[in-house]
Amino acid sequence: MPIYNGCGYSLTMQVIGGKWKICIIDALRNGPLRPSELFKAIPEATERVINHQIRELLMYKVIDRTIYAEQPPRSEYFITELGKTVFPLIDSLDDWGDKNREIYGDI
Amino acid sequence: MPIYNGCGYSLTMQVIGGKWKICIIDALRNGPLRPSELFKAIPEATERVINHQIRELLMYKVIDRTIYAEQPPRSEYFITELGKTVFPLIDSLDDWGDKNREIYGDI
DNA sequence: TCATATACTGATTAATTTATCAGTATCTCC
DNA sequence: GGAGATACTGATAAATTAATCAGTATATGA
Repeated sequence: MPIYNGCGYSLTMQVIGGKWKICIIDALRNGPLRPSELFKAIPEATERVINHQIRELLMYKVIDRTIYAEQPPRSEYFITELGKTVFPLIDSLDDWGDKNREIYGDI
Repeated sequence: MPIYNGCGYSLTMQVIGGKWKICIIDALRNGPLRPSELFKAIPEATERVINHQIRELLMYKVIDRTIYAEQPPRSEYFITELGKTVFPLIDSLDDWGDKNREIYGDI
């Protein structure tokens, strides 16, 4: 399986493996959000950084955006059908960490 | 869920998220291996780098080692019971990438 | 007209992660 | 004694990722 480069795992990691991507996906889980709302949802990261991660998630078709022809400009990001298929992955990873946290109490 | 820092996801990623960790875990999947065998199994990475990732996997108790009191020195790395619980995670991530690879044919 | 809000981006620096190179130490075999 | 195998580590360089700062542009309302 993993000759590493080109294996499924490394592709998946390329898609969801950025520092803030999971936060963005999670924030969009119960409905679309405008950029400003996303920034508020993730105050630990700067807007520039979140924008950068958004760009990648768009590129990988995990999220998409609706641009409204309004003024001031308005846009909304939302999870695509493809994006919804990563929910189980994220949940499994999150569960594993929660379940095993006490093992690492000393680290 | 993810306030990011301290969430289960980020802990899991700390544990299995290094560049070569999955290769090491995968190589040990059908039985213990000596360091030199691991190096052979992952020729893309240098020995020093693999050693470094091994150190972390040991620290996180994903793998363990048996040191034989022989000369020349012999040791073997193997997956712990905890380590075996990450197999399903790795498999899911690997499957997701394989299943969706064609979507990214243009990237 | 000036402050504010919207969405977004370029250039640069800082931090983290990987990689390279060279080194330690011990014992066997020729 | 010297070459080779074993396992492992320190110091540093390179590459990758993330963060900071400042900027674009458009339009509203005071």
